[in-house]
Amino acid sequence: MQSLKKTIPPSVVKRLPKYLAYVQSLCAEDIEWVSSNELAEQLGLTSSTVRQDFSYFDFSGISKRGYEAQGLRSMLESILGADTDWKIVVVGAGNLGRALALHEEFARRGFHIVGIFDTDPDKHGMPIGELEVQPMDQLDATVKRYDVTMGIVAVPAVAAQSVADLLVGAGVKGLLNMALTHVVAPDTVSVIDSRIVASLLELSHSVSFPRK
Amino acid sequence: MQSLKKTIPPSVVKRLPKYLAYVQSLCAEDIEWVSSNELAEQLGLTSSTVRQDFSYFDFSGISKRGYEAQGLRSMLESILGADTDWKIVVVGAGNLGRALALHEEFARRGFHIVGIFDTDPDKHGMPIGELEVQPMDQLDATVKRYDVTMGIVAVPAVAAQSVADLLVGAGVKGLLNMALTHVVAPDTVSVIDSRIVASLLELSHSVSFPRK
DNA sequence: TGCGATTCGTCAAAAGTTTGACAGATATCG
DNA sequence: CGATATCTGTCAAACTTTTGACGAATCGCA
Repeated sequence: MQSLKKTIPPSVVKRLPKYLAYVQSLCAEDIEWVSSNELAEQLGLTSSTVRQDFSYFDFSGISKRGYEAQGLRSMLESILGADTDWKIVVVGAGNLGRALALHEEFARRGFHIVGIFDTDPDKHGMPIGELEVQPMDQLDATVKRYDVTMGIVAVPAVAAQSVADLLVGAGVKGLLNMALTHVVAPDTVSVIDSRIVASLLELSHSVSFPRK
Repeated sequence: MQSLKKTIPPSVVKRLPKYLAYVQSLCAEDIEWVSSNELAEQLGLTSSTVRQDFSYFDFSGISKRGYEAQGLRSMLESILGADTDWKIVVVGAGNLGRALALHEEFARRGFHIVGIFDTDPDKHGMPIGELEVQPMDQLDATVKRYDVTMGIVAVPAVAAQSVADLLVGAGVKGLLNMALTHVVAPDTVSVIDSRIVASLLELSHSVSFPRK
């Protein structure tokens, strides 16, 4: 599983899913080679950044040809854990939580949702795809039974921290936070924020104050 | 509208929604003052970062008290455009697009969805909250009629770029890209990525290779 | 009023990230 | 088979971001 020269800086990790998506599309078209230049152009980077990024893992390109797409893909998949199946749970069965639970792309990429939870008793038993909304007190059992590694926090801001605590208590190792608030977790647990409202605000700022 | 000492660096802009969310919660509790230290602790930053960040805009704290919450909130809202009403459209009426169109939080924060579009004729006319799914060829008219500034791209990767082009052609000034692919836009148009799958991949990496 | 405790604003050092430059490797073509 | 063009890997410089340090402002209390 280890194929890294050293730990990859966060700035680089953030770009890896982008590379992966593009390389996968190349593989789907049976394209064999890709250059740092092409990657840079397609992904809005410089070729230097691309080469620098790839220098963090044990994978070499070939002068005059570039990088072998299949190999690059496997390398990226293994670094990102995209070659593994992950079990995840969603907490919050509002519009967002339900959409996430129904989003086919997750399963296609190895992220299997094995449970969706909500505090609201009115929602318990409500069918969502193959699943039913469960009460919070079943969270622990589900996490243990399926060996769930990650939890998606899709609840309103006020509830986010307490939900995060429950997930951490149940034993998940990573949290995807969709709420606008910051959530705290022990440093054995990674937290990534994917706050759509925050992105919209960022966007409205850059629309209001265009750069240059 | 301009209340900036100079243009705010991107790293800082990314944190502003976090500050805003926290300060809004303070205001809701009628708390009057907040220190850089409290903000830092609550948001997982250092107090130095907080003070440095606030130095980019024309707003001073007071020694021994901190920052006045109401004032800070207005300042942040004006910088982020959170005091304005924005019209937005969603393209893609899959699970994700529908969830976004139904997400009450957007409207509550001034992001008003005035249209949802899809290429699939089977979906046309389908009711989603107060809206109905419209065919793509009505995009232009809607953007013009409502003076839409931003578009959310919630379609599969293969379609993302062409949808982005349509939105740009119709005249939007910002794109929120939910697809895993990179999308290109003229530099008069800002693009922000909010790719949930990318975040999950980032997360599975950090679960696989915990830092230290 | 003066003293100690906070907390801000700012600066400069430290850490992290991106870019440009170039040597060396490899393919292609005449 | 050598000249030429392309592309990698690496290094160091340029740039950005974060952090620590410290003087100055303000408050509460004796």
